[in-house]
Amino acid sequence: MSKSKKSATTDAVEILHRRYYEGRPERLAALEEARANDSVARKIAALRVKAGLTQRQLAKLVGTTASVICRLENADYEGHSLAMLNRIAAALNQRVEIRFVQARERVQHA
Amino acid sequence: MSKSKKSATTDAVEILHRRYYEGRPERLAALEEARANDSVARKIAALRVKAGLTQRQLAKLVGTTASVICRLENADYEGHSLAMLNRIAAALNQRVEIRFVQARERVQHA
DNA sequence: TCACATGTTCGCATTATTGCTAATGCCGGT
DNA sequence: ACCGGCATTAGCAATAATGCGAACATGTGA
Repeated sequence: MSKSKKSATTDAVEILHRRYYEGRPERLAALEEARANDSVARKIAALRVKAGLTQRQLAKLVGTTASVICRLENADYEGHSLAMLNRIAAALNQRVEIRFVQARERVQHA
Repeated sequence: MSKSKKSATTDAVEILHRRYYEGRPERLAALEEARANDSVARKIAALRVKAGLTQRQLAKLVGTTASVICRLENADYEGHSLAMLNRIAAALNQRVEIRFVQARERVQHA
């Protein structure tokens, strides 16, 4: 597996890859994803409770069943889709806003 | 204890349903969803361009192919998942932030 | 014109989420 | 204890997104 010379474009990709991934492997991404999932689950639950609804009631508004809502409110759930989030938001007279914000620089100093 | 009625819970659901859906049918939700999809597609493309990457390069960083990135950057794509957004964000040293905001003017609390 | 890079679309296998029902646990009211 | 409502979990069928390769369209430069 000798690493033959590659094109410049590919090289740039490698550099980026090293910069963002190899430093702290995918743990950073995985951690961030877990946090995001937990956050979304919590937001859904909070929104529902604030509206004074049970899971069954929200499910009916959204057009699904309580078990589905329960799944979505579980912090370990990794299958959040924008479509479902929009359905829930619409049922509660909200809208989903998505933003990409810069992850903290590697100021992981103590 | 209030007098036993038929089904107060179901009634509340109906009221909410009427309040949020029947007034302006699901067009509002559909429109909002279309807008959200377009927004996400644009954000991904903008983020990628800002990073100076081609679709192929981003695909490699994310761990997929260019055709997938192309799909995600298409405004008509409806299949956005939080998992994929997080992967893209992580590859570009960003993180995804999701917020539920009220769709319209505050509903005068009844 | 040719070659190359980029973006786009198509088709299909794989994988995952959704949708649904039923069963279970848990708590509060009667 | 019983019952009712609520939340959670398990299982499975149906639907949808992903993954992947290949081909096509466009533009740019040699």
